[in-house]
Amino acid sequence: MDRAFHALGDGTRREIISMLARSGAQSANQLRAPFNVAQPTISKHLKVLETAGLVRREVAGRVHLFHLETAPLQQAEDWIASHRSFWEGTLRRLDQFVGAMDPEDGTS
Amino acid sequence: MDRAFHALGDGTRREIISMLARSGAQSANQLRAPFNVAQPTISKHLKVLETAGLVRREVAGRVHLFHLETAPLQQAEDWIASHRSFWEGTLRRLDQFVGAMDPEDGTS
DNA sequence: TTATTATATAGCCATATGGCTATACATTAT
DNA sequence: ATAATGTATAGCCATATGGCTATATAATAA
Repeated sequence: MDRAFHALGDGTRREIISMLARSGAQSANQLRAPFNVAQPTISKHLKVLETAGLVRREVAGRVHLFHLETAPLQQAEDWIASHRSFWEGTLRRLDQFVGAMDPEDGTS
Repeated sequence: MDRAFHALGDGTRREIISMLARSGAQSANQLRAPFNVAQPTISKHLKVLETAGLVRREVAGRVHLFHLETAPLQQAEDWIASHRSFWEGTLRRLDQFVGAMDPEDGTS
C-alpha cells in the first residue's frame, strides 16, 4: 500500500497512468513523449510504477509495453473510501444525535 | 494532489488518519500513543498531514486538536476512481467488441 | 513565581528521490 | 557484420525524508 500511494504521489507518474487509462498499453518511448525528460528518467518512473504493481511490463522484442493494473488502484481507492465514508457516517450519526437533543438542557 | 498522495504513502500517517476516522479529533499526544516514536516525529507527521490538507489543527490552549478533513481524501479517491473506472469501461467496451466479432475472419 | 505539561524547532544522520550524462545491453534493420 | 533503435544500468548531484536528541516556546498547575 505504501508503494502504491507513493507511486501516485508524483505528477509524472499519475500522468503516465492517465495515458494508459485513456489509450491502453504503450511503450516506454510512447509514454516518454509528452514529458521533457531524459529516457532513463522515464525508465525509473516505470520501474516505480511496476514495483508498486500499478503497471505490468510486457517485453515484446526490444519494446517494453506497459499495461495498467487496476487491482492496486482499487485497493487504494477502497482504503480511502472506507475511511472517508466511515468518518462521514460518524458525522452524520453525530448530527442526528445533536438534532434530537433538547435545545434547552442538551438531553435527548 | 501530490501532497495528499505523498502523505498517504506512509503507514504511520495512514494509521493516524484511521484513528481520526474511528474516534474523531484527537491531540498530538493521543495520536502519538500507539507508536513507538519520539514526540517530534509525530509532530512532523502531523505537519505533513496538515500541509496536505488532510487534517485541520485546532489550537486549544497548549493542546493541539487534529480533525480529519475529508475533502482531499475525496479528491484523491475521485482521481483514482475516474482513472480506474475509465479503464475498466474501456476493457468492457473492448470485450463487447471482440465478443461481437466473427471468430473466423475477425470482422464484425 | 516556579514547576509541569504539550508542542514546536533546530540540527544532525542515514537513506531515498528525481533528475541528469554516459554507457551497456538487446533486438531489429541494412 | 554493422548500424540503428529501445531500454536498462551505473554513477553522480541536489534535495527531501523519517528518525533521533536537545532545546525552546506556550500554557496550565502548584
